[in-house]
Amino acid sequence: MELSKTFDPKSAEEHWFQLWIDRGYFKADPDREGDPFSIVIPPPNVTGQLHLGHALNVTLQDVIVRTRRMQGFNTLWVPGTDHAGIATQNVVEREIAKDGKSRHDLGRERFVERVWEWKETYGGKILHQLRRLGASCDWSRERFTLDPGLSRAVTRVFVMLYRDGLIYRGRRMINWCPRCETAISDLEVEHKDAQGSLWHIRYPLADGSGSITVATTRPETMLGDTAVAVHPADERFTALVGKMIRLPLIGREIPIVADESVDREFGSGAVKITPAHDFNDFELGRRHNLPQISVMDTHARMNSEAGPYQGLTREQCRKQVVADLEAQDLLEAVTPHSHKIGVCSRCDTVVEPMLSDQWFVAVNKPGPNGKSLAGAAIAAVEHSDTTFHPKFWENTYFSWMRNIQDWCISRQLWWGHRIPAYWCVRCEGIDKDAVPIVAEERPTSCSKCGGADLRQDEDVLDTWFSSGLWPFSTLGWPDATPDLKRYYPTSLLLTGFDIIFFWVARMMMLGIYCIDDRAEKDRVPFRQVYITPLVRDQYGKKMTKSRGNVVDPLEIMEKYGTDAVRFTLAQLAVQGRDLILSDDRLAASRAFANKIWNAARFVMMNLDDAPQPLAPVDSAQLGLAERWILSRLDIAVRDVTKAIDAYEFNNAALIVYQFIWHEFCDWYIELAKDPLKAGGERQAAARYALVRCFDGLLRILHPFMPFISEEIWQALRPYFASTDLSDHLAVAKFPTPAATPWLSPEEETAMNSCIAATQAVNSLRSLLGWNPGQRVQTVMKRMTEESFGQFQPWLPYLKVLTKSEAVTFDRIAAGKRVIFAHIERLGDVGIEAPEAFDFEVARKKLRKQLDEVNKYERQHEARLNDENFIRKADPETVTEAQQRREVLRGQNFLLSEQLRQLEEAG
RNA sequence: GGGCGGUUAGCUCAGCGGUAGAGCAUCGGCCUUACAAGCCGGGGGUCGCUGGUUCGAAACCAGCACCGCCCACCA
Repeated sequence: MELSKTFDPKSAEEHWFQLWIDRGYFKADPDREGDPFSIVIPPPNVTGQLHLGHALNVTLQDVIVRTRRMQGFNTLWVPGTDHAGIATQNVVEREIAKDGKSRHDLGRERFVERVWEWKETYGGKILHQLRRLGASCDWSRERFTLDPGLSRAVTRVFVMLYRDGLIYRGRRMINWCPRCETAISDLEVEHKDAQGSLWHIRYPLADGSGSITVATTRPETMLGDTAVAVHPADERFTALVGKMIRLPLIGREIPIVADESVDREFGSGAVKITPAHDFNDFELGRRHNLPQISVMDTHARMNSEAGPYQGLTREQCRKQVVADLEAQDLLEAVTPHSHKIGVCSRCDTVVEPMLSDQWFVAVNKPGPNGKSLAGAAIAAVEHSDTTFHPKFWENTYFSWMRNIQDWCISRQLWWGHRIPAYWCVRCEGIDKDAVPIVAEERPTSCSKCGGADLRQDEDVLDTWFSSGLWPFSTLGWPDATPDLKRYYPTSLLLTGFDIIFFWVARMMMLGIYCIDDRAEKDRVPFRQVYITPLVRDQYGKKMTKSRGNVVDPLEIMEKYGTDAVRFTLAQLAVQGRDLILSDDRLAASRAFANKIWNAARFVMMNLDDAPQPLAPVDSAQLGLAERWILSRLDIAVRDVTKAIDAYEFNNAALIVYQFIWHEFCDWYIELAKDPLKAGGERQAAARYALVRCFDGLLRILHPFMPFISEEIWQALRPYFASTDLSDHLAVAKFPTPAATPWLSPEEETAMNSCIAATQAVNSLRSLLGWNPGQRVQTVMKRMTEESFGQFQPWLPYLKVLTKSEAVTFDRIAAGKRVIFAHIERLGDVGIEAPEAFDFEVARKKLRKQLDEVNKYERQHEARLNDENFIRKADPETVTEAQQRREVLRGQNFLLSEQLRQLEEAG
């Protein structure tokens, strides 16, 4: 049997993924045995296009999920998408704008239908892209945040929180996006540097006795001023506190108040107060019982309160106000001023602080169990019910959680979960402060007046409210499903740092609150949180559309193969550090895949054409080399398991890489060539070891490179003798190391010497200017009895590896033109040089080696002569250093000796 | 204004208390019948700076510098 000359990633990817799905390998069954291992995918937006962040996220999740599945865990990985309120609504709004229509033209019902249509046709494209990455999710459990089941969970949670007094409706300052025409949460506001001005405006006192100057960055808001504030201890203004001001342009009389929050150093020391358009002013206004005058509408245009300025935009109004003030000689100065302005994270529009009726989650208010949502979420991480990787993200989480403000959850959008609050139209007519009925089902009549004319609240919920329930809503909550019982809390959450507050924090708060039927530590939505960093371009720059440096994962998958992309991402995934993706790195991974493929071809062409399981060979019958490579495999298995358990994906990938390339390929395949040619028992042993090792290496490779590993595994499968053989690698067992070591420590040392000796001969050959294929006469000398004995069995291997005509012993090597190298714990290994060889080249090399040894020897000498070292360092270290020194002395002597001989040789 | 991360070979990064490592790039030599996406050999680093702790520091501590992030209502 033979493998094709090159690996074709594309066909393998399509073929095996389809087959895995058809076989139902990724389907989770709560009734099956095995410790649970569950992950819910961070649901990408339905509008999403696969980017490298997703690719990294999914690759790492898949690495760990596949590993756990192979390790026999009862594995569940839930996929799905997020309806992504504003984002999706914007997409469809743009769509219908092409026909010159707005959502208002369609009306709410028709518009929402339209978004659903869009979702059915184009949405969820990203899930197909995740499949192409090989994501071994249970695709039969795909969820969407607006699914009926998940929507039911949303309603249930809302009602629960409301009844517990943790959701309230209130007229508060919120961030308003005039373009999206909705409230947004604090988190959805981005603060950007802006170069603005500070306008110093003279406000005349009402009694005509003078004026007070205020400084502001937003002169247009003066139309809504209801006071001027000064610091109570500011002597400049003491006499003015309590006096009235006649507000320019508007003519309203407003008071001068004293408040501690005023910074005496800033501006003029007096600040205008606009309680309806500034968070600080709002708070100050409440302390002083000031009226709140909104001067803008929902588009941030000036309203009737702005008098003559009604109808202007904020920007136009500012210009006009400044011009008018100047005309009246009330503008004292304009100074440049750099500050931050808040913009909508969705559309970059400058956010307007507005006074508005909204729904809030009271995150700091004690709930039924006495703990606040935020408090419980902090405690869970403090108690390590949930642990972050890397750990330092916990500090970020804590600092945000400890300063958290109430969460504005209502959005004036159409696409999303509508708030389950029902207003009685009759009651509203009578009482301005009428309270809605909050219920899971639409009530038939008003509980107060019996009226049947009820209208549901117009607002929808922040999209993060539903994603905050994701770890349990996807498992069937609020029903007590077998899934929920078996798979909650999930084992791991793997997500980006950019949504720690948006998502991770909210899941923590809501999970602990909702899952109230079990022990405290089991309420958390996940046990471990792995935070992924940013993927940057090869110059270390953030990938942004505007920069045009966005790498499309699908493109590089096409170019290098999905396995190579996955392997590269895993290899770069160092905890706590952004990863920089380059073509070089990808090409190296592709080369790795190629290397494995060719190793497989080598193995295949050395097996019988008629495939049949190779008879197991007993350890005693295996050659040294066979036992050595099996021993190395066990070590690799142990190390890779450890690395994955610690979420050190980079180390895990490196271990797999090192084993396959630099141990299996570089050494074992070379060692096997001779026995393979020899026939008989030696050949049988080598074949067995090759196949067995390949089986093992494919198993540890599979989580990283699922496609090529499955492809090769299937080709080799007919030769496997294992009794617990699965149909496919995707569901095969992860290897476990043998209980008894394959090699004695002495044998291992001898193998290391063998490797060192081979490298030494290669180096000497190169020194002679010979080609790697040039046969040599190898001479060994000055071996101790012990090292000789231990090394004896490796001699045949050394002969093959070094391409030696012969390996001979010569205690003194007299009379021969030989150049030597010293091998630690073995002796000298050399090759015969030709008559014409200029020994100066060899002497140079020797001198260099000698210099090195001298340097180290002096270091050790100095340390061992240092009383303090002898006294204070732990005895083991001292002993080690002494032994080390002896070795170095020996090397020094031997090298000097060699050098002397070479000098004699001329 | 607070906080967090980073600074190690030309590049990208491991190492995190006892002789400086990997991959890529580079230089020399090889198409040695698995692999030129390869093989063999070589060169290349006062581990950002300054102090401190220690017998010993790239590693621990403090300060500084530079880069990058996050948070924050100085109008």
